[in-house]
Amino acid sequence: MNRKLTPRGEERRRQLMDYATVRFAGNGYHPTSVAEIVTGLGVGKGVFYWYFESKEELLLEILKEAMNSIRRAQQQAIRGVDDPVRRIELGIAASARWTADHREVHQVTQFAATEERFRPAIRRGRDIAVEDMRRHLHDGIERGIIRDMDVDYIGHAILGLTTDLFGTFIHERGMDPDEVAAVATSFVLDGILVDAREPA
Amino acid sequence: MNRKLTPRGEERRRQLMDYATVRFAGNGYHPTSVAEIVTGLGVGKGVFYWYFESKEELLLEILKEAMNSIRRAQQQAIRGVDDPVRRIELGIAASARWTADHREVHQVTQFAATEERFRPAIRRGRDIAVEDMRRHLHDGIERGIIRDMDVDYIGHAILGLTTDLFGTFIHERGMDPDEVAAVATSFVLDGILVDAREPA
Amino acid sequence: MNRKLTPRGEERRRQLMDYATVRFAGNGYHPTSVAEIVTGLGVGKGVFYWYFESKEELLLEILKEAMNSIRRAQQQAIRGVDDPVRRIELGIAASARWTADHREVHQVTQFAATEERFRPAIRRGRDIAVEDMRRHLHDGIERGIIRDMDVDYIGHAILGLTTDLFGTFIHERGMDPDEVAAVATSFVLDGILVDAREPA
Amino acid sequence: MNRKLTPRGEERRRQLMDYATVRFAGNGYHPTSVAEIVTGLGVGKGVFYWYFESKEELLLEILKEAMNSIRRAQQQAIRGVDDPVRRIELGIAASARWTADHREVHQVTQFAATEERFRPAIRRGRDIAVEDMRRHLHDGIERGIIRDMDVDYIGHAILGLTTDLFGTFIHERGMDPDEVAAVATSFVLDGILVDAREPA
DNA sequence: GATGAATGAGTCTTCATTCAT
DNA sequence: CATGAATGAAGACTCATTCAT
Repeated sequence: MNRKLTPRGEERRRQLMDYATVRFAGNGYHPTSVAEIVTGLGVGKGVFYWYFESKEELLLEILKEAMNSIRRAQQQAIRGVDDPVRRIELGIAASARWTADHREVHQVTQFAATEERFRPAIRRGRDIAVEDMRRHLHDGIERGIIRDMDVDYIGHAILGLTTDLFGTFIHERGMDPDEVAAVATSFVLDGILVDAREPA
Repeated sequence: MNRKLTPRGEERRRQLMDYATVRFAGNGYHPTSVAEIVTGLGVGKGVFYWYFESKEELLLEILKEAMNSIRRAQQQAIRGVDDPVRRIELGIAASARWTADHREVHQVTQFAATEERFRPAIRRGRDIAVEDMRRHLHDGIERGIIRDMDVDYIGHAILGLTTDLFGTFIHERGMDPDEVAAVATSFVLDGILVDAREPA
Repeated sequence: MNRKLTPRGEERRRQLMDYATVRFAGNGYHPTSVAEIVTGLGVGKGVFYWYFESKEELLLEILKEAMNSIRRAQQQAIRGVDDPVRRIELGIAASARWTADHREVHQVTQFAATEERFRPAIRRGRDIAVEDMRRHLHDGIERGIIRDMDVDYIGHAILGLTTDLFGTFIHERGMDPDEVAAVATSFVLDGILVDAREPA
Repeated sequence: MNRKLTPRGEERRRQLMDYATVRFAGNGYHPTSVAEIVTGLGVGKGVFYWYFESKEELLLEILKEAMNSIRRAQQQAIRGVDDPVRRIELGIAASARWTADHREVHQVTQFAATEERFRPAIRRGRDIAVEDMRRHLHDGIERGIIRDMDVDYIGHAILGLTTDLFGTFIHERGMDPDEVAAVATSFVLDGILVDAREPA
């Protein structure tokens, strides 16, 4: 399914992905039918299968886009910053904002992680994120700003910690993403820095 | 559906819950049919509905039991221990071991968190866990061993962090739960203690 | 299924039939399950099949009893009365009272008439009633009190008319059975025209 | 379920309703499965649910159509006729013919009256018919052609009487509808007594 | 490109009936 | 007599997918 799409086609595809994301997040992937998606958009069923090979492929596309999107957000946030600790801070803040802006995508991702056939896509995204984090940690350790620890563990830990905090406080409790990011950062940094320094 | 069950009945119910848990974890809740469950157990379809009102209720029961089980494990682990930091350490270790021993239940829980109708059950369990953690943190703060921070945030953070670490390292990578618990603990403690002290 | 029953057994059977009648009337025959009946009576499922061969037989028994019961009521009401018109009047009044006292049985009978396998039982009962009515009409005609008409037609007509009036006014509108019987009788006996005129 | 249907769709819907009516009448509503209906028509199961939300809705649609159809037949029969007695006669005759031509619909209606959830639809139709009848009776009374009686009672009585007579003699005994209508009319108009006498 | 219609395997669930205890 | 448990065929309904128009 690698059709070349006209601009109008691109937009249709966008609509389908966006609407599906909202429904998947609110109602669950399985409980949301293709019929529901096309009806919600006021189009016929053929449209769906013109743009996607299957419902499964649609979800995969959503996931792929999500990973690209969040990565882009992070890269942009740390562009030109040298201090690895600062990069971590900025990356976390960017993630928090992205999560706040893409509540539904986040929820869909959570689901995808629970079903075997979608896990590879999830892992791919997460591995990239961990890789980024490891680089920062490694840099920090080399420069002696970060305690010498297993960057693999810690990378995962930071990711898990932030993901969960964001899910809980931003989505469930509607808190300000910057504030949540600040707390997460403070928590992360005071746990990994060589010398305790004042929380941000 | 609050039938009084004979011992034989109790056992059947157990079998159904255990087997369903395994299938839900491996194959997903939705993709696993009731037919598959009863066939796997070599019983008639009616049996399922003798013990559970619906497939949904079954999952809810699995979740309820899981929350009780893990809580019991934690309580037992910290029984008689006074030092709140030690209680946190022991609680985390107990969780790690429980997670290792109940891989499938853990996975099912992850899924349940992604579908609205199951979330209340999940929240209930998590709130209790956070509550326990808050108590320990609060005690620690009062005694001056733990930095004075928002116990609500931190409680959640610790839970999210450990949950994710366990999922990733114990389940996905097959690592030793005690080891993972140790790292998690070290990470948590060095982040929240007034003075860095040697990890237990 | 012609067990000899102990007095206690008789009572059980009674309970089952009465309760089933109520449920069948309120909820419909098909929508009411055997499980519901025994649960409502707080007994096990075996009890049901001890007294009845099947759900179908139960309904048939209910019908048989109903026909006997209403016939008995009518016979008793006209005992010793000679005037055929008066017998018709009294029979109608007795039916009205019986219908009022056995609302549920009446409703169950209505249903039974709609399903082929129960129709024979219904027809049996109705034929007896028509036969009684015909006898009265015939007597009346012979004595010159009743116009000479096809007693078969008229017998049916009177039965249909009263059955429907009773269903509508006694059950649906909760009116007094004696009053409804009076109107029905008046209608039957006098027709509706001011002066008799040639039938169209 | 208010799909706009193409002509082809309209036809399918017709087929489904007609065939279902036949099966419901012959076999009963509950004993007739959706599978049986679609198989009998040689189409896939999904077709049924494309046109009807449920089996229940289908029956409701059948009832609604029946009421419209019979009313239309009556209206047409009495169009332009002024004499209320004549209108009653013609209405009865039209009903008789309609009943003869729609044996199955009539039987389905009988069933529907026995199950609570369908009764409202039945009542709606019957109330309209009674209303029509009352108007005629009222006119007749005002003009002094009909005895002064409770038009509500009598309206119901005439309806019940004719419905039952038609069911019995037209359907069960296969008699000519015009003949049956004539007898019913005569009965309604003249009563059964030789000479009018004071009502009991 | 798009639509309404159709497919049919598959889902959850019900229920009359049977039977070991 | 009575019960709890079990059976499994059958039922209503869903839904991803296909296709003629």
